[in-house]
Amino acid sequence: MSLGTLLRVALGELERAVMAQLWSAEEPLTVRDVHDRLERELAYTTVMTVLGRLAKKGLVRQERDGKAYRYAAASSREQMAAELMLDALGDVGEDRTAALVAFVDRVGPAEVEALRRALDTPAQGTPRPADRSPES
Amino acid sequence: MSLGTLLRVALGELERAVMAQLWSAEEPLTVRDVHDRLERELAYTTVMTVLGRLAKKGLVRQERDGKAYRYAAASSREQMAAELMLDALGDVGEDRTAALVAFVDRVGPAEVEALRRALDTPAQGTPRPADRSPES
DNA sequence: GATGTCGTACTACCGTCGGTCGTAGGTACT
DNA sequence: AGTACCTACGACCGACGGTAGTACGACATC
Repeated sequence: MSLGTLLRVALGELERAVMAQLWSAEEPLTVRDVHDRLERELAYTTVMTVLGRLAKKGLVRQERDGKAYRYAAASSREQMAAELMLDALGDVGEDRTAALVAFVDRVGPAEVEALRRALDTPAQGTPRPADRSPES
Repeated sequence: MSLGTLLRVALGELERAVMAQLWSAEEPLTVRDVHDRLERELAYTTVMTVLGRLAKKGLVRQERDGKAYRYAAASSREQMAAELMLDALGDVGEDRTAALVAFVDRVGPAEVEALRRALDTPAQGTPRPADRSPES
């Protein structure tokens, strides 16, 4: 049941705000960077805690930079969205066709167009984030 | 941000098991029905509580039947899956195209075929649950 | 070398949610 | 009266997310 996965990926409000900052930045950010970019008045340690939790969930990569850490989103927003969509689709079990029909039936015309193009453009859009070589 | 919605729709393990029962039944089920169909050894009231919570979330419709209630899923599994997919897609913000490309890039060949057919078959696969125009 | 500054590590508290029941109190049949 | 069912409501616990305080190490500065 992949909805389980989906759930585990489910983020809180602050966590999503932090991810948004990481996604909108080109460079990995430090805790202070994220803290300053967030509008909300939060304690520095709050942001640190959240980044730590996101890292533990594997959504964020943590890399040393001197005495501090820099954080970057593990996958792009689009890849994560695609992942979530796959999870939702996988959850349906048998009749994925009906789910896809319902889906197509409700996306906007722009998305329909994008889908058409995507279907005609064989695998090369974005590198897969998932199956990554073993790590510690 | 629609991920919020997505989260609110996120269900627990038991809740999903219950939904699965409701989906696999053609007729609305009573608490006892659901309780009996679930493999797990649960207290009757546990199932009742879960059904109540699902009803409160709007995922399940509750209708009187004599002194008891009957419960039915508010939308089909496929519609819910489509909804979740839409949420995931909507969460991406700007570049939905990239997300769709990544998505198409990772679904299996059967789904690609289904998508193609769905795109060529204008709105008629499954009736929309949401806004159905009163009379057109 | 004492004092700040800055960053991490760890712990904690609270609210919400989901899993799981127990108990109370109706209704109805025997 | 007693039994069988059903609902209503409250409760407890563990996990998670928001939020932060405190402790402590590295460094710079007076």
